[in-house]
Amino acid sequence: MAATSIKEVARHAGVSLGTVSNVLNRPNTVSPATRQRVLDAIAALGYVRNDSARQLRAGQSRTIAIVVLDVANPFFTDVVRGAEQVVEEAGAMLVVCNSGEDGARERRHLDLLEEQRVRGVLITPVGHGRHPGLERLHERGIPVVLVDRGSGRASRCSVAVDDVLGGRLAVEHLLDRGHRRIAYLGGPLTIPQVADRHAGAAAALAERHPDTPLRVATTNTLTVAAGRRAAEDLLALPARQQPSAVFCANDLIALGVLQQLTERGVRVPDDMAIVGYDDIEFAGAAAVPLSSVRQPRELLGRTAAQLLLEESTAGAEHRHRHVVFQPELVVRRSSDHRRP
Amino acid sequence: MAATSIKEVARHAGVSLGTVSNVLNRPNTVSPATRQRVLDAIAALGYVRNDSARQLRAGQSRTIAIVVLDVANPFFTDVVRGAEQVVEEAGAMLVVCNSGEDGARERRHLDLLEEQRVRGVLITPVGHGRHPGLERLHERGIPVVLVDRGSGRASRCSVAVDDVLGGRLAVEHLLDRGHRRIAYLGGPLTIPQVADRHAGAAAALAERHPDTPLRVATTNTLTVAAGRRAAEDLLALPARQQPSAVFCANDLIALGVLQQLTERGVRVPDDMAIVGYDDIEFAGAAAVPLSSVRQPRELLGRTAAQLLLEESTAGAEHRHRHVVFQPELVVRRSSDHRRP
DNA sequence: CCGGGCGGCTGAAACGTTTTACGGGCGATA
DNA sequence: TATCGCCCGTAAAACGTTTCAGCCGCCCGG
Repeated sequence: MAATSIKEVARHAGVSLGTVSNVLNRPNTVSPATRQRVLDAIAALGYVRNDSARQLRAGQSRTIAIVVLDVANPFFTDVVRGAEQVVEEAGAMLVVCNSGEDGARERRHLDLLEEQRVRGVLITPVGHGRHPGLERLHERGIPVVLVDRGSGRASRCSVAVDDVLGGRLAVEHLLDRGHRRIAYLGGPLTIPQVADRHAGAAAALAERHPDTPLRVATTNTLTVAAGRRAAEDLLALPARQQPSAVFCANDLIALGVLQQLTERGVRVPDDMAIVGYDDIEFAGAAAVPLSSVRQPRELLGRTAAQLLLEESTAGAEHRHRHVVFQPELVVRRSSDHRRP
Repeated sequence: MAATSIKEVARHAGVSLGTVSNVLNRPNTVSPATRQRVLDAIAALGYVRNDSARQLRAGQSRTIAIVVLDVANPFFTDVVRGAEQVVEEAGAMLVVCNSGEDGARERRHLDLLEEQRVRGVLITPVGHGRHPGLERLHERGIPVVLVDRGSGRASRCSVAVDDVLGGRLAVEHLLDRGHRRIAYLGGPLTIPQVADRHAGAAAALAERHPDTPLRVATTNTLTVAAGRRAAEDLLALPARQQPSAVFCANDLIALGVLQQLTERGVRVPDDMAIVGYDDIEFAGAAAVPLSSVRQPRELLGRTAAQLLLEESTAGAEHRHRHVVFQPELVVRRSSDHRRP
């Protein structure tokens, strides 16, 4: 029962090993009568293919992995859903791994995935994305597609959104609304998305007000809780140094800031404007609907998966591509207030 | 390179196959000198274990799967995080599968997982949880733990929260606040959680007002979009039939309702009170902070994973357990208003 | 009537591990 | 010094597939 193998099926149907395998993999090379006999045997014995053996023979699995920074972040869940669609259509299986912004955990996951000889990996790496784990996958011939990360390297595909532009859009909007003391909240800056959004924001501010620096408050993670703490730090500043607007590295931070400010009686956007990033589903439903930079999340996931499948099938003649999408600013109430 | 096997390592180190395997699995049975030689060879060749072969030999994998109804629902992402902790501590790997409330997809996933001979499955099944897929896993000796679902069956473990009590808490609270025309929003009722919460709500109402029925509006899914549509339907009712309070099967529905009502100028809680379910992180950050029935989400995941690991190691002498947690009502502004 | 081709099936090899039975030294003990 | 264990290490079998070379019988054309 537990050990129903192709061999038992063969015996039960009175045929050879190879024939059963043919029924499974190339049904039309087997005569209808035999085929039926084998299928009956399979049903009678409750036989289920053993994927390990298949993989061992084939040298690779039908599994594709996606490694994200935070499974609980709605941005990534949407990316996952996009990827899922494409992967399942291709008859493969998507496994979701969570690095939790922790390099060591990411590393462990990649090691495990390499041991499993996965067919490919979609990843938003924790750091710069050059660590040996990724390189090794590449050397082994396992395709890797960077998600939400541009890549200078020609050696792999990537799918990204122009984060520098996103940062710029956010800050230009705030400047248009009359703000000048603007703070950027998020971190750690080792996360490239965080750094790029910062770069765009700083550039936009520098162009219009070369002498006004962009205040930066870094957080350890991109979560609601971190946002609350950051807001608290902001409120501790002397009044003169307090910004009139904050641009947050993602919506979770922004929602945390919003909650904390509201709790402390600071009015949004009158006393302080907020712009977030990602435009997750909950941004529009917030206490004060949140302005945010929208990214095409599902499209990001779908495209990444497509590139991966293409590379995995095309093999040597595959040409690496770098797809970059444009973000889009969605203005809602949290920043829709002209500064007097 | 791509095909570095244990055999090549052995040749390179000048030892036999078995010795390399011993170094990997029982390092202390091999002399330090030889061990070092083997380790050097491994490093030099960049050898990585082939998990397929391992599994094939072992007969089962080190992978544990969790099948959830919706990866994008914060309730499940928290359950996943809880399970993840436990599973990783045990040196196994957690793969997340998304059924999307779709029975066929759930079925496909279970088939694939069975082919992979996973070590166990945590699942919140789409329907009643008695379909042949789950039975088959059980017959094959693969442990299954039901998550967020009580189980009448003694044949497997389960971890759940008392949803009937949760429904009751919500409605009793609304009754205390002077409401009487109460509606229950959510669906489909084939999802046991949805049905149980409804049962508790209906019972609570019946006890206090035997002649007042609980109005029910069912949705197709438990998403924000479905909530918006449900609210729209509600508003289309003649004024006399409109409820003064709605209890929603989960927070996503509740947030959708809230958004739509706000958009249509209905004041919450003055014109209509709302109570959600799950108390997801975003509930407190909503336009009107949402009252909600809180469930111990991470604990649910952790406990489920623990039961699974226990069953998987204990084997025959394992006794199935059914853990039930108590929900807790969190009152926030969306229902904090005494009806005149 | 013979040779060739072909459809349908068989049998064995191979994938990379782990495990187990076994062998060859070597030190300790009598 | 001979014998017994003991420690290291070896070789081979087994796990369940897939694939490939080959075999058999049949039909068809010559």
